[in-house]
Amino acid sequence: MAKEEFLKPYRLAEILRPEIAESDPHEPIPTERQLAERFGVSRVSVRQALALLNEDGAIYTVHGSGSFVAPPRVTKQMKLLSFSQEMEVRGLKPKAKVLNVHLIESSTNRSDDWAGITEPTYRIERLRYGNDDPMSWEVSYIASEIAPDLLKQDLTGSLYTLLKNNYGQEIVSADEQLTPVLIDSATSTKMKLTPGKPGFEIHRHGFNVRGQQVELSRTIRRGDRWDFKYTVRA
Amino acid sequence: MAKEEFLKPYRLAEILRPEIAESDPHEPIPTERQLAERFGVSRVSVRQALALLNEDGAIYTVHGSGSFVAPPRVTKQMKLLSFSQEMEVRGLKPKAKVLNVHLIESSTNRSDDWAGITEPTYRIERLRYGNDDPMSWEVSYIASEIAPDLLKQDLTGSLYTLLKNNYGQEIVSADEQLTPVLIDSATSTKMKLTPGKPGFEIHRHGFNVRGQQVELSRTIRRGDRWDFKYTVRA
DNA sequence: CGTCAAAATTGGACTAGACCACTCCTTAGA
DNA sequence: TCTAAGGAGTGGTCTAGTCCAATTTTGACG
Repeated sequence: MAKEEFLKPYRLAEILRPEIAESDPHEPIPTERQLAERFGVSRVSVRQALALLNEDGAIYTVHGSGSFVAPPRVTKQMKLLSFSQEMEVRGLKPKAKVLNVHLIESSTNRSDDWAGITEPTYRIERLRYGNDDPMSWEVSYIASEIAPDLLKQDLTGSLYTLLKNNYGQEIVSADEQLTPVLIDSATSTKMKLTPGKPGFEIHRHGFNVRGQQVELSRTIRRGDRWDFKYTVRA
Repeated sequence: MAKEEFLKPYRLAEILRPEIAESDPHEPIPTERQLAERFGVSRVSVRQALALLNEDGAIYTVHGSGSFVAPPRVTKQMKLLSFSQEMEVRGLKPKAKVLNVHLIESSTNRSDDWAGITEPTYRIERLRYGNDDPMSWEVSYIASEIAPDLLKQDLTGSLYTLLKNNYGQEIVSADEQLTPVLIDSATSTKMKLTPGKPGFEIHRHGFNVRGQQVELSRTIRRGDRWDFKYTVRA
């Protein structure tokens, strides 16, 4: 028996997924009570499995009638992804080049954005690459309290992974603000682009499980190689 | 008694919310079993209520220990919002001006994006206003099959509301793709902007409960008055 | 045949309770 | 005084079952 034991609803959803994929759109799937008996689980578990399948658009459910195979979508899985995940999806190898790292002892002009980022603070300026092409320019701020000897670490990989593995600081959620901008000449030079091209500016606040702000960052991302795909639900 | 009867977990969450707001960060809230007894509901319902509070960052939960009041965030509620909702949040009055509406009998060059939008199809070109300022330019395509006499309708309000109320076609989810662009001169003229300003281009596929594509749209939104705020979760 | 009210069937919401996994505190022992 | 084992308490997962709400089917009646 494998060490990792998957939870029932999740596993059940994975079992049902290929069956559903083979069926025609709008074809009914077995009733919740039938599935419960067939797999020897409770109806609650079946319902959670169906909820998972509903979420990513594999099926749809009609009260009093049943659940049915959903017609295929042009774009299968639309989600907000991290830099590394997005790179994977696009089949590119992520990399980071450190432009500048230093410790800020104290600063004036600290707005509300800084709540939770105590001083002294590390300032990390990096270029992010996909297959050796510069994709975005990024400045991150992390309190030295949280990652004491950050300067000794290898910063060419994922900052999130480093924080998690070396300092036990997992960033589980982040508030982001996205603005369209013209990339200015200074940033264009750093990214080896011609100036005046459209891009995104992203402000991010990263939080750990306890809801404490651990990261603050500002990103300029080129627009010709990047777009955001996501699904909105009512 | 009000006609609308709220579901227990939702109602319980609303009852707990003000209590939590008054407490200090990291202060423990009562245990699940205590809450269940106090409100005369099952532990399952309590857990669903706490899950709601966890989602919008009011509390955080630690396995084996308890649930605690989360520290306040700079930005309270970050979500992806519809045009009308976004206007409300910003305290602006939404309006739409119809530039052009007509029926397309048949067209060449129909890409995969059009899957589900059968012909003949209505093409609706509109300007979207917030407090009399043009905010975005929008082209929507809707199959005439779905909304037969669309030309007779008032198109200056929300298209979604119209589809729902007059044709029983509720759009419950949408896939969107967001690209940063320089607003070209033709669109700038329509929106009464100086050309070359940064903006968003949004492609949207809207789906009904049955997972059928009902709407296809392309939007150009000015960047100086608009940004996207959202929360990413692990 | 068609109509329409009643019955059966299906999903939706909730309960009470069992058991597991993790955390934290007590306490016996060195 | 310190340490490690153990137990109590917490959240995490799942079950079996009840009742409600929406839909579909049935069948009596015209």
